[in-house]
Amino acid sequence: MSEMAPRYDPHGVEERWQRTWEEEGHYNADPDPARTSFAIAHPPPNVTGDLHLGHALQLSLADTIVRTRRMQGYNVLFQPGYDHAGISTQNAVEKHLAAEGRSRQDLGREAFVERVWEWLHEYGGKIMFQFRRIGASLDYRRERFTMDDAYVRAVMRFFVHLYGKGWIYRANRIINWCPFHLTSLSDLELTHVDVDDVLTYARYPLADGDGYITIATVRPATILADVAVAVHPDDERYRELIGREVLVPFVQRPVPVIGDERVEREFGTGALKVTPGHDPTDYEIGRDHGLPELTVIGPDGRMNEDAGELAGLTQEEADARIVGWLREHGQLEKRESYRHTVALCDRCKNRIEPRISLQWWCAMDELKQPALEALRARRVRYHPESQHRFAIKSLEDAPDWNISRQIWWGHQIPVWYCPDGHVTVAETEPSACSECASTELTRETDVLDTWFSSALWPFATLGWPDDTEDLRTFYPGDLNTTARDIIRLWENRMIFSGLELMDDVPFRDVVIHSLVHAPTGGRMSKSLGTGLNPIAQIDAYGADATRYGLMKMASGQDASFSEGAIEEGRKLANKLWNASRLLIQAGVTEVAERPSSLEEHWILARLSATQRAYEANLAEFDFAHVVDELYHLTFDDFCDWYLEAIKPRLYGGDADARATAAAALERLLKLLHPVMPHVTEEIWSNLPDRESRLIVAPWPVSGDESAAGALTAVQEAAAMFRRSGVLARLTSEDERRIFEAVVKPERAKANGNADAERERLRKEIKRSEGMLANERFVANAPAAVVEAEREKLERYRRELDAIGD
RNA sequence: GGGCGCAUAGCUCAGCGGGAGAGCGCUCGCUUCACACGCGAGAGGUCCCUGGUUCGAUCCCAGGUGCGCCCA
Repeated sequence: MSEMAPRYDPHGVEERWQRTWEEEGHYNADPDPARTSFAIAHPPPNVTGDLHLGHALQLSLADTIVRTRRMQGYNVLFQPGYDHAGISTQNAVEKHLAAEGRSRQDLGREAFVERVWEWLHEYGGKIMFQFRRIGASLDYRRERFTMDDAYVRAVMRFFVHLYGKGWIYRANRIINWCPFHLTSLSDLELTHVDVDDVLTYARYPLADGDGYITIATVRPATILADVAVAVHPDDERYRELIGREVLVPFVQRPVPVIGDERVEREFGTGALKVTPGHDPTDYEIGRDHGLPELTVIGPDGRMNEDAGELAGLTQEEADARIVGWLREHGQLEKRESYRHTVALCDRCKNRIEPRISLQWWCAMDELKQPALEALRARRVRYHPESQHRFAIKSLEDAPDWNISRQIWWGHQIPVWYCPDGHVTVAETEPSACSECASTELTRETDVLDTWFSSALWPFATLGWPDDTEDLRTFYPGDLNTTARDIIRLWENRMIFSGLELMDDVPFRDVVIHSLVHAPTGGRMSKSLGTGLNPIAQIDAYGADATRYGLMKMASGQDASFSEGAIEEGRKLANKLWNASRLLIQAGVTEVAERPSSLEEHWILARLSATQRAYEANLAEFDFAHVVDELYHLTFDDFCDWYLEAIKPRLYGGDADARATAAAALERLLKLLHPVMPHVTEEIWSNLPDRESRLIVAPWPVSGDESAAGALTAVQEAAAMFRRSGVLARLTSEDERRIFEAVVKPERAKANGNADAERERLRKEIKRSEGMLANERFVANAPAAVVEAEREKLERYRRELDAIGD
């Protein structure tokens, strides 16, 4: 162990400790009535996914808290697992099949699902190995998957429970439809892009008499499904036409002109063609005005049978036909280029189709009330505060939840139909219809939205719906960490599900961490090519440095990715390594706090003060300041001052100094371990008398901080000497000794000169005198501020005096 | 269109009512018996603009400009 390399190399060291910690069971969580538990159910990543920077950041933050709590003696559960990620996984397997020239329809549902499982066994779950690589101390034995049999049972129970309460219903509504995957999508499964399109201006002649109304549309094909033309009721151009009828081009259908305030007067001509079957806003207008809902585009995105002679055409072909018709009939006013935003399916990049379709819904009105109360009463707190307000507002505004998807991979809805159309809802397959006892049952083909199962994560992973010891021990949990955009999709849903099924909130605090943007400033995303692989960072700098860097970037505000922050972490690891190398080479054989000198009392006080700051910052989830304080403690206090001051005694064979230095290093390692677990554990193992691991070492009891300012006079004297070569008068023998040891004035050359220092002090004195000469300042400023200024002035004068003229 | 947020050193960011800070980068000096992933010093800012409040504004208020994110 005296053969420590002069540079710390994390390669090999980190994997070794990751294996050791896990094998020795330090990550394990087991019920223990004697200890207070601390639980985090980590957000389950997509089972097919790779580690991205968001995961790495989330893990770094959560694991820092987890490791701190573990050292503080809590019974810690850090729960891992995966989400089955319905569309994403299905899409991945379909791509795989496509390479063989086959589709899922070729296989049929059962064989396809079988194929997904096979595929997952081969390719799924890689991400848990990447979680280990960043040092995340999850209890990997407890890995759960939302498609595990036990988990499926929980999901079925949840559905049946909600159905029994009358909160689940089936209805035709307009939803986001992917014409490739043939399913509804949630907002999160969309991306928005700007596209260059064409705005077509078409004339709709009045049915009874001369004149026409011109509307503008980017989708001429949907004209076939128009059921009205709407204008703003205050729009003088059209007001008088409200109540009359116009003829829809091509199909020559008479439809009413209606007035509605949702019409944007500034867009196009100010007149809106109303197509409830193919546009969300039109859908709402249509419902409010009692208009019919026509559909001319089918699930596959092509024109359907109701499009008459255009049936079977693609929308582009239909657009061309309609525009041609308008031109022939003199009803095409103009066409102009138009740039706007459209929604795409996040997976296949096909344009999503707003479409009316039969879906399962979960009514939110009653279900969300207890969650709203919990949020308002702050029984769950989002951090930062602005996100708490946003969470409440999101829940208040939450519309009924579309819980069905028309795909094959996922939790098939537990609803069975008999030939007479009776509905039977049961957790497991029923043998007969609950109404007519028919045994000819067919199961609903839709599956549940992935978030429907994720909503149960904090307790379904602990064995719910059974009453388990795990549940009693670890529910409710303490904390959840995630990104902003997940609040409405996941966090709020866990809260209302937990309250509904467990009668308690799933966690007390939700940390909404900042986002790390690409170095270029924009959003980080694989599809934009601005993604960044955290494993590459770990390979280059080590997991400790990566964790440190990510936490440094995770201040309250979103930040651009900065390689420099990770380099800073690497330097900190190396600095720690060398501090321990110094002690070991100096012959440390004992670890004990026996402080006798000024610098020893001072460093112990600094360690205590930093520990207190660490605990306070962690309580506020201010991670950037946590790591900032640790950096300065290590570089400035521990290495530059304490170790330099104590060196003569270390090399002079002073046993007390050596033992105390080792004890101080131990405390430093403990404070740093949650942020940089590997290098600290490695150093810890090199110290004398190692019988236990740092990962489970008791968190230090912070002691007396009164000596934290004890070196101020020496440090000021050093700064002045280094600037000017002027030696300040130090009052105590200790101070003079430390000054000699750290500054080494006999060897150091002054960089500046006395003249520059005199000049600097004269400027300060002039500024200070000016302030104190201002009567209004002296009269109005708080007495303490004025007094502080007077003291500063005196100090500058004393220092100037010491230099002499 | 609605909501949230940000503009501070070349870069990444702290600070948010009383003398402008850190890390990186840059310049200069150090083969100092742990570390050049080091040590010491230094240069470098109308704290986005315009008003207002105040004895005092980078910080509070109003308006403007530029940028980012979320939702429609």
